[in-house]
Amino acid sequence: MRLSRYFLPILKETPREAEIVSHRLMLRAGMIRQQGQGSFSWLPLGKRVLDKVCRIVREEQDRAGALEILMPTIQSAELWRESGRYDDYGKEMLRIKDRQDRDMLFGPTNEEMVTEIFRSYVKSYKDLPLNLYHIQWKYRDEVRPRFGVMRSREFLMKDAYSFDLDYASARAAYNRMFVSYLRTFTRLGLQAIPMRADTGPIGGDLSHEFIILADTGESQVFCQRDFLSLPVPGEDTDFSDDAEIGRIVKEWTTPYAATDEMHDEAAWERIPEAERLSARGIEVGHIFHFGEKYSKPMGAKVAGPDGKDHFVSMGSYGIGPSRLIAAIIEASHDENGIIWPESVAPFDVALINMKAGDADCDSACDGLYAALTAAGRDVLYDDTDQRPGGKFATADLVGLPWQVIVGPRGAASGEAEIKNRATGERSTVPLAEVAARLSGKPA
RNA sequence: CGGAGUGUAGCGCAGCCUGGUAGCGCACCUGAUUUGGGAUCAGGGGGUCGCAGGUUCGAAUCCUGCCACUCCGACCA
Repeated sequence: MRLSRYFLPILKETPREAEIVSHRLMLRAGMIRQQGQGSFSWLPLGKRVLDKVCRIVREEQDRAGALEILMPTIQSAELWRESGRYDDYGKEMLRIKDRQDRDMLFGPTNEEMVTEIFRSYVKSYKDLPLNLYHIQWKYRDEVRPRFGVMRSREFLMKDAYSFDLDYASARAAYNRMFVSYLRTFTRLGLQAIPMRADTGPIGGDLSHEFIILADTGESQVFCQRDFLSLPVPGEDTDFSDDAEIGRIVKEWTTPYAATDEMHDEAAWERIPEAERLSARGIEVGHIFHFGEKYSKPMGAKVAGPDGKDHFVSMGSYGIGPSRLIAAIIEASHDENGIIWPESVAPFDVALINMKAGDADCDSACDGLYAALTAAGRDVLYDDTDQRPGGKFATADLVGLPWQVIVGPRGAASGEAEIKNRATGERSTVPLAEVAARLSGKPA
């Protein structure tokens, strides 16, 4: 993509309303535009990151055996009356009426709707386990939206819902999502720690929040340092092996970890001082097992091997991709701007033509652009006539993993400078070798 | 919802106290000179001063009401 043809509204100064670093950098890098309190448009650069995050989330959901669907954002109040949550959910739910004066709502979550789909079709235990997920906009009329897309009213959420015959298999389904989440966050360049959590309005008796440590986090968290060195399950993880998945979950739930509201001071005191890690955290995922909370009132049951009907045992599993992006930036930036993990960077390479309009520079850069693109890299090619200082500042702000810099000197000597955004390392490489040097697939 | 604060050009701000018809920096447009870390010069465009009332000969400025946004608390992906 040529920068001269792209829509990248960089801000030199920080808009006053942005208090935390991710919000500031997202606005300054032209990723988002605030449209109202807790409501954002995603501009081209931000949309690219959002798509990349969703792709990884999707791949790991699929790997764990979940099936993607897509449910509407607007729901009928009827379903919510069946579960009893129409009255219970409170003011966070945005209630609206259609032209027939029927009660509708903008979905804050989809337990009711997915249960309705399930009960309409699935009648036998032989069709279980089943896990359906979608990635869809949610609306929660938050008491206090803040921190940009970290806590917005309208936000993107991946929500998965599992259906099983009994507790043991529901627990296995829970474990699969647990392990899937470990993999997902690692691929996004984040170190996430699962913590026992409160179930809130979703309900249920078993729940974990996945927390990443960051000074600007909204919650106070307590955990053992052991988490920082636990091995993350690899690509070859066998999600059909309940015992192995269970073992991984056990490993990841044995050290102490709790959020503020679940914190057990006595247990905490028993941990050696040097082992304790008390920090701020950002919740990036939340999983629940709630058994028959919805299947019972909504009549979602299947025939078991005993020939009798059983209410299915359910769980739900959420990740907020839009929030994740803010979390990634909170965890990965410096004073000059964002530092994207390769897996979610909006482009792989910033190609900087330091003197656009100079015939030699242009031809060297055009050649590199073609070669890098042919090598499969997404390139943002700064072919504008801005001065070099501004170009470097923009490149650092946008934070692509690699910068390839060519000026008149390089064009003359047939060399480009390659800079790694994360480490700051620079090297000088012959033009002909640049594409090969950067052709490795992102992790 | 309670507490605090802010609304003046796309962004950041001054002007308000002490009323006299709007200004600075950046950004943008034109031209020239420039180009290895946010250029220089010359010219130019853009504002219902958040909205509505009121006081006054006259309101960005004083008064009243409303709205929006931000921060602190209860809620949450």
